Amino acid sequence: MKSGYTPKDIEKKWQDAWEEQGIYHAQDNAKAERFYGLIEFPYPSGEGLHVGHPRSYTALDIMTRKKRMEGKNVMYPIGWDAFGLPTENFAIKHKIKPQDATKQNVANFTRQIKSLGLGFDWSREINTTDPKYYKWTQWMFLKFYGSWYDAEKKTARPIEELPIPKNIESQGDAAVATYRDSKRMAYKATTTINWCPNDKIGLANEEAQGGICERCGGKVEKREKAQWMIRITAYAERLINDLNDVDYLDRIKAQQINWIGRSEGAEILFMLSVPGQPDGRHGVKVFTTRPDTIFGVTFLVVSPETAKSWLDTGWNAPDNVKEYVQSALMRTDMERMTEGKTKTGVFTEVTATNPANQEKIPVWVSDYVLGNYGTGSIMGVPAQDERDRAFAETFYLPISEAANDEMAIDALEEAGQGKRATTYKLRDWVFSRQRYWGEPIPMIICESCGIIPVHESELPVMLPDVDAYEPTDTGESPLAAIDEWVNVTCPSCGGEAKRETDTMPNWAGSSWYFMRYCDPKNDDAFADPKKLKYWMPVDLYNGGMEHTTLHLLYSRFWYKFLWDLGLVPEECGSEPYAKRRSHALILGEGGVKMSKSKGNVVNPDDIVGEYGADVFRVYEMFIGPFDQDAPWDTNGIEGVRRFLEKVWRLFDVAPASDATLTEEVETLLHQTIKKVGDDIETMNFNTAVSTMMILTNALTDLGAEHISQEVRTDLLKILAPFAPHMTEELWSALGQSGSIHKAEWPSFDESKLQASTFTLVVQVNGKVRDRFDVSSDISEEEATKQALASEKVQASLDGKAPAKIVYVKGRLVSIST
RNA sequence: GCACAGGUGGCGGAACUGGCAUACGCACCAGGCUUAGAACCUGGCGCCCGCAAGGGCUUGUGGGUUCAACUCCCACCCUGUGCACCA
Repeated sequence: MKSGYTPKDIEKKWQDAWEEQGIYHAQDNAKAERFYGLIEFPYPSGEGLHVGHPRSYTALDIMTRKKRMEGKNVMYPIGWDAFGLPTENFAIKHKIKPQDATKQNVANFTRQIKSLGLGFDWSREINTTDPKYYKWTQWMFLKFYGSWYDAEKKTARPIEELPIPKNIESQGDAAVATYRDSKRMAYKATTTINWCPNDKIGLANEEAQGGICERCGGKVEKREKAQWMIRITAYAERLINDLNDVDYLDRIKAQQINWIGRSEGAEILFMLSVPGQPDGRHGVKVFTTRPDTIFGVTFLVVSPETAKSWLDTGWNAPDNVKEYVQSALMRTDMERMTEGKTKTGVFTEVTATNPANQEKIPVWVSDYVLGNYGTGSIMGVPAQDERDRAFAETFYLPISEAANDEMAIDALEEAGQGKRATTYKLRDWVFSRQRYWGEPIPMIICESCGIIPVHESELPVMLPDVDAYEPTDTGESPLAAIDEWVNVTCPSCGGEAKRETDTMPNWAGSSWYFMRYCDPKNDDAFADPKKLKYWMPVDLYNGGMEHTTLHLLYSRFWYKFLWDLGLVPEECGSEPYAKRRSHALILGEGGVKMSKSKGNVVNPDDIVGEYGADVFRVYEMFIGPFDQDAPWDTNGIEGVRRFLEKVWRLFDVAPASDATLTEEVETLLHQTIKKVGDDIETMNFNTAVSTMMILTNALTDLGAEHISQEVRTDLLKILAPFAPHMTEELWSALGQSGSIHKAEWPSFDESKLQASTFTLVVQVNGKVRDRFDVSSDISEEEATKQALASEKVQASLDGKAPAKIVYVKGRLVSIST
């Protein structure tokens, strides 16, 4: 028979037993309805597991355990998102290879995660740095390269199907190739990139917000570099519209929509007069969301980028304009930010004609107009727009209060000087990293043939196993220095050629991992379509709010692309995740963020060592609402430990042969089964735990010997997803066969949710004056009669006659005078 | 500035569809057990007045609707998060 509650003695035992029996293995060919629960696979850092990780893992563990007990075929997989900068830096610092650092860190994370008793299907474990995995990441890159986006049909298509305009075709093969390259979903472009001099790496716009490197917090510089880009902007509209078809938290949807930033407006063409050139030869298009304000336009402003392109095509601008453009383009975002919103700019000596009223207006260049948004030029309407007003006031430009004209856009469209247009803030995805520890981009650059993709049969392009992989100051990838890897023969002409030395960002591997789980060992395809058809889309995906605008957007895009090409079965639908929820942070004691420097980091190993995994799990669920930040509280863990020990003690005494429940406790039991079940579905884990505490307190008061076997098993079953080890132990001590985690989830009896009596509350003029127990089927008349008969009620009525009496069934009588 | 979330005891928080505000847990106080401590058990615990019985007040602020408001409506204040010169 069992003794005191000592987690150490039971947890490891059951973890081994579950693994041996494979009770958490998902079946690919099951007849049963599937449930695919997904957590964001962790980045195995050198820091080890944070107490924040298990908050999400335990939550979905509870949900998937319940689904399993309800007879669903559950997949709850785990893997490693292991490419990336922190590991590379960790390896450099410790003078080891990133491969070895990853191996170490994965082993440590595995040990930590396994100690929590989570029901992951380890047989599906994946790792993005495994060549068998990244082979397919590279393969998908080749698909991007080999595709274009058909904006009319709103789908990606093979590049071979791209229609070539007649005038291009007539210019010969080279022109056709250039045209194709300009339409590919993956393309190379020289752009100004965000360069972090500290990490020696190019960053995506998303990673360099506010001119600050997301990784190290240092200032970001600008550099010109040829980069691989992925045309995510082609999917901007679908990425917004398809949010209607999925169940995401509203704030997640809002953030994605905000990030993509759709603006409806118009592009309007202004003709220019350039000094020294005949009129009518040049024009500039502006983007505006307010074409109706065109009569209030008093100037135009072009971005430094637009001005630069004019200069490049022979514009003989005044020297001060050239100087302004040059210095504006050199400035980093950081410098622009610190200058605040003070407007700078110069007059270009170019004038424009307002197409609506033929007025001549000056054209200025200023860096408050962004080169990469809209058309890169704007019309200044100082009476309507705050920024234009500030600019006008700074440079003493006129402000016109002309009336708006709703019909202006129609007139402009008719005159061919404007058209309705939609713009997005979303930019194409900078896909190159000048780093070692990432998937090599499978391309070969030949001086005579240009860019040639590595043939699919040659994949994976393996990362060379070398000792020196430190980043360079030149901005080139460390791979460039490895001659025996870089130098290859051109697959097209057989001449000398070099490999592309950029690697992919670590968002690449994480953009499709949820599909690999469906078929993790397949060497012939990234996943068998039949298995994808069974498992996709993911039923529930939980992760952090910090991934709402990056990972979530990238992976939705990536999936849609594969779906467009028919590589994901059509039946799976165009969205990868049916439902998305987010957990919040666990803060340090006192409500500040946990950090090494503050010394308030809680290590899960310590908690599991001291209290056991079950206490740790239940505590993390009880800590507060799942979607709200909560501070760690050591005293709170003690409370949970007491709760589990209380449950344990209920099983110290065997039920008496005549164990019967009072009606009160029986009602409570059924209410608890219902509420715990509902709360798990709605992710209100904190109230699920408190409900079970209430039941446990009531059963304790009743006395263990009065608790029947049925009640005991029901309590254990609803607690099992939360505290899997101790419930399994008690289950086997009760003499039950099989695992409790394969047992059937208990049902409640609708008729037993309501007790035969309830406490009737009597209010007089809105204040509670009396309460007493009455039968549940009491009539309105009887309830009212008894209420009025109450001495306390009579006392508060003080002789006044009731003017109105309201009866609420099962609750109260409200009397007003 | 825009978007989103939130504001309830000493603390974390609960409250169905408008129906007993403060469940559950923590901390604290008193008592029991103990040589002692830990653990455990019992009781108390929103605020104010009162020895008590009892009374009054209370969900960020101010108003409104209602027999009845943490919940609905209007105006405002504060905190947090994300985006931000996006035309």
